[in-house]
Amino acid sequence: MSTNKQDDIFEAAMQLFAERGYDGTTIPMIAEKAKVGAGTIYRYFDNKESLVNSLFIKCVSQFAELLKNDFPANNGDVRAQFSHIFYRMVQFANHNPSALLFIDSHCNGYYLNEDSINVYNDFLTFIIRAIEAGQQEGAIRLLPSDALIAIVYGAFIMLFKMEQLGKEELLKELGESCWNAIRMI
Amino acid sequence: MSTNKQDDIFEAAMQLFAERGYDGTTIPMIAEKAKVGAGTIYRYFDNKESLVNSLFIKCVSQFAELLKNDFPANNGDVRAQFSHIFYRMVQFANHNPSALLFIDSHCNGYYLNEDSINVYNDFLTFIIRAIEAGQQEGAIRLLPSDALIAIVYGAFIMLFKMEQLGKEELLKELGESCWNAIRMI
Amino acid sequence: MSTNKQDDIFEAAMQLFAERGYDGTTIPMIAEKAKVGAGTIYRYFDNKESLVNSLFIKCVSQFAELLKNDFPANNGDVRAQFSHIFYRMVQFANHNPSALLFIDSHCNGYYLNEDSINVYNDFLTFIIRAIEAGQQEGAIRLLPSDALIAIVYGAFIMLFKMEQLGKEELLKELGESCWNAIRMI
Amino acid sequence: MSTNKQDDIFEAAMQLFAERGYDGTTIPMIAEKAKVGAGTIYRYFDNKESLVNSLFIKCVSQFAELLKNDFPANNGDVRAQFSHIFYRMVQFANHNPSALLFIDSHCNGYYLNEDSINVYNDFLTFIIRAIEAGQQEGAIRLLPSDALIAIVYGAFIMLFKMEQLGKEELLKELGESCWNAIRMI
DNA sequence: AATGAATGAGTTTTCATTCAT
DNA sequence: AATGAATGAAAACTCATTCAT
Repeated sequence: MSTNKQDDIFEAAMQLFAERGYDGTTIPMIAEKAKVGAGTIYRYFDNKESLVNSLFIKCVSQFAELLKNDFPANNGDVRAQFSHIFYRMVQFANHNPSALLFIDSHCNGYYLNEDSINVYNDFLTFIIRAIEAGQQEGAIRLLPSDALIAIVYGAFIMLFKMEQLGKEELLKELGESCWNAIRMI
Repeated sequence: MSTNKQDDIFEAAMQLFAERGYDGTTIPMIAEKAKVGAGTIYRYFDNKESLVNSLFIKCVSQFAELLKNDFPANNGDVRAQFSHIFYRMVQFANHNPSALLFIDSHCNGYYLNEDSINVYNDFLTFIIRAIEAGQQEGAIRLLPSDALIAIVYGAFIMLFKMEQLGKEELLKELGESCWNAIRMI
Repeated sequence: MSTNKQDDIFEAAMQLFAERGYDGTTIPMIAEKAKVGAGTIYRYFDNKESLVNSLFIKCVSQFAELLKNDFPANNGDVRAQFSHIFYRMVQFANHNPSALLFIDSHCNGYYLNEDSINVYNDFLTFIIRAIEAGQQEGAIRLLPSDALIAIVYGAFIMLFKMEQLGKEELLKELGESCWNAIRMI
Repeated sequence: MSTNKQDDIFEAAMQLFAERGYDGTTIPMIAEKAKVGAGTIYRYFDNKESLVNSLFIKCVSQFAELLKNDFPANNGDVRAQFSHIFYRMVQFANHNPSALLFIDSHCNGYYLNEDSINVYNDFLTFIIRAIEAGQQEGAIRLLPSDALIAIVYGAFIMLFKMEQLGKEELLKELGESCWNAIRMI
């Protein structure tokens, strides 16, 4: 519990949205978990939809920033770039499990506004650019970038949901597998 | 629209649940889409929770049956078993896209009852058995079966959500990738 | 209490709005007075604002219709036209006291929509036309029609609010007074 | 904006109550308009009801004082007394338009307490006394004083609401009309 | 069997009021 | 004294469920 009520609300909402979904979470549930009055939530957010969008943008931005920071230059070491992305994803999953689940289960929600969608697409664009650069290097298979993302992220998120990500040796194997799945043969 | 109201309700509910989630879907929405009166739904199901559970069991059962039918015997051809499962999954995805999305987005719902959970676990158990048999044959890597499922199913479902599953050549590639990811090296 | 719930809601809302104003009247108050569930009100009206606007249009339309029906032709008898309007106003006040109070206290509400304002202005326009015709006949003083309306209606509505309208002899006097106030001298 | 916060609050509340009514005006609205914190209002008034009552008494008292000051003695010149009241009403309307609107739209409010009602009735009593004196002089028609007030005040306030009071010539005409309406014929 | 109008419990949201600063 | 963040009771509104037809 921080000294900042907005953060408390964000944290409570994130956990509840991740567990029960947007529509399955009520404002009183969030208020109780955040230990604030229900009315307080409306001092920080116009309404429930505004809350979920602010939270979505915040989470996606944090995720994106983590992946972008220290991203290896395009100097030919595509494998290093892949590792960077993969292990930062793991890091994010371990440090912000609710945030990852929240993003994953809400990224297609009918309640997302244009801003949220733009931030999410910007994030995807960053990954796609990296993939395309790798493909031009001849290091990554010439499949649609969507598909390559799906394969790596799909396996990763599913494993995370099954709570198998904590296991160190499995992680390394998964990294290997995923790289093998997308690398040029 | 069938001549069977219960099927109309199932179909409408499945599509709406898949698109908007359980809590984001209202009974009047389902009634309108199914072209029945809202009250009619209560002639076929005790309540909304009963409907989602019946539907879940129905969808999972259909999925399971499709995978189990003609499943290659444990005669050593683990690769054939993998292909069977993989292409039946693809078949199910193509013929019942909403059903697959519905299962995927509702399989951890707080509203699922014991029966639903059992049916789902039975289905998983069938896959796990197949994997373990494959591992005993020495054909599949000795990772936790959860993890192996996650890798294959995760990539598969993500690709499906990105609407990339229709592409024939991609499909074959994915099948290859997945097999490579789990097969004994 | 009618057999028509919408009418019951209209009637209850009209009385409460007339007594306590739009913002001082709650939906549960209306529901209780109309002997319907609170939710029922939302089957007939989108929201509270929609209710007050529908009611306003209904009341103004009834008032206008009463004044317009059998309105004496423009054949020179302006005094007869005045009497018609005046006594129809009295008739409306006696038969629909709440409706008159409601119109009077809500005709400048910030919640009125374009339709309501148009219906109200159409009604005023009818009166203004009659006044202008009377002025062209040389029977009515050449003051702004707004002012002439204000004098007659102002006195009338105030007397009504003071519950003095019932007294037969007073009524006649008021009619005289008002006619004298606006007639050409 | 004065240097006196209580006056700022009074002024802001008066304008808002006049425009939107008691229930349509929120404390934060008043605070913002008065440029004080919402909590500050509660240093000067116990609660919203106390504020509206204090304001009502203040406004009615000012109005009453203006009418009472220099009121011509009962020496037979009833016409002069009428003119005094009429033009002081006009003066009040021009100098304190919001105050007049506020009094007019709140004088029957369910939230008024005994004090407010007493002050208002005292004010009415002063007028009624003047009328009755005029009637005893034989200068004013023998109608109920309520009715006479209604005729004059009703026309006056309605004209004011229609923003026609500013016109000098109209004003004189209205004064004439009103006097004619109530004077003994 | 089928309907959809009606309901009220439960939701989102507002706002008078309090209180720590 | 003054503030405005925080609150929760009460408002507006929704929707699962019932029931008369």
